[in-house]
Amino acid sequence: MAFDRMQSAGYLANHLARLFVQGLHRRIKPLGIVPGQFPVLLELWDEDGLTQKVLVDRLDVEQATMANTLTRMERDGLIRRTRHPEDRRAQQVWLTDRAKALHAPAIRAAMDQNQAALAGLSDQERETFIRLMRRVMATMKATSTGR
Amino acid sequence: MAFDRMQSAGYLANHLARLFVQGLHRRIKPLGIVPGQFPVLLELWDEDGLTQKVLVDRLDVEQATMANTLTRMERDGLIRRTRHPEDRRAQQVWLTDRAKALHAPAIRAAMDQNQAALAGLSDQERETFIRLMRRVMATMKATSTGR
DNA sequence: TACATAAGCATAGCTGGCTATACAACTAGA
DNA sequence: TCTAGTTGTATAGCCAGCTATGCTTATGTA
Repeated sequence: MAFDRMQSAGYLANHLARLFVQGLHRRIKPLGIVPGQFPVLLELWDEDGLTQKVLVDRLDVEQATMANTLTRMERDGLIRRTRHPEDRRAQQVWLTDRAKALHAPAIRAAMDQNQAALAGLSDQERETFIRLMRRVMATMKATSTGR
Repeated sequence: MAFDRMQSAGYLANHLARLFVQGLHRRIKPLGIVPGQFPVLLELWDEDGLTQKVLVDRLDVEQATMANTLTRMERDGLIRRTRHPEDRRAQQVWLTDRAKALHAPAIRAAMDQNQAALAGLSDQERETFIRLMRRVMATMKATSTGR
């Protein structure tokens, strides 16, 4: 048996991410939002009226993925989209009052989820874990886009 | 700014997993397989003729997800399905010759991907990384299904 | 033994990734 | 200024995850 799933970083990362998404999903469901909307909300809570392009750049997803996510968010009454005044191709994305009101409880849900996931680790281990994930991500980004 | 994506284990895990999937996808595309088929192939290379239910239990995905994956694998000529001789509800899943022949190159691709991702870490750090992922996964599994 | 329940699988329909492609608006160069 | 190329979005179509539901076959119990 040459390849053990449970020793494969890729397999574990995938499974780990699924568990995080499931946990977050459970926690934010009462708020009427879903995990894929979370990063967009985070950006807009911090700075409203961003362009779709800016969101794509910051969140590192494909433009098509973002377009679809925004369509669902508009459908769900979380955002409105207006034409950019200085570039008629672009659009600005604005939070609705409903989305603004979700700020505190949504952040709390996400922090609770992280807390629950890391409950078995010491402070030092948590920091190590985060740091290692970021280093591995940086390596993969460099080797895939780099050359 | 109460919540920093780059300090959130959940956000990082998600992004990390996407990078792994993209890298693996690139590497196994020439073989005519896709990432979701990989865990199923791993199990069947180790033990052919498993039941869909056994695959679901071992790989920890929902039954519906597995059913769809198996349908695509059959379409792609990777597996055949036969009725179980002792339980007509069940089916056994068998690798085709094509799938058997993919064993070595596919394993190599996956190991290459893991290697590339972890290239920036020392042996000790790699072990720590794997161990921490497994501990966090165990914590989440316990608290979600536990009560 | 009959019937209610459980188990194995398939299907519908959703989210959220992806690539490829199309189109309209902008921009820079000849 | 015209035109060619670039940029910002949208859309089609795929994969892979999920829940909910239905169908068929087994199973266990009154």
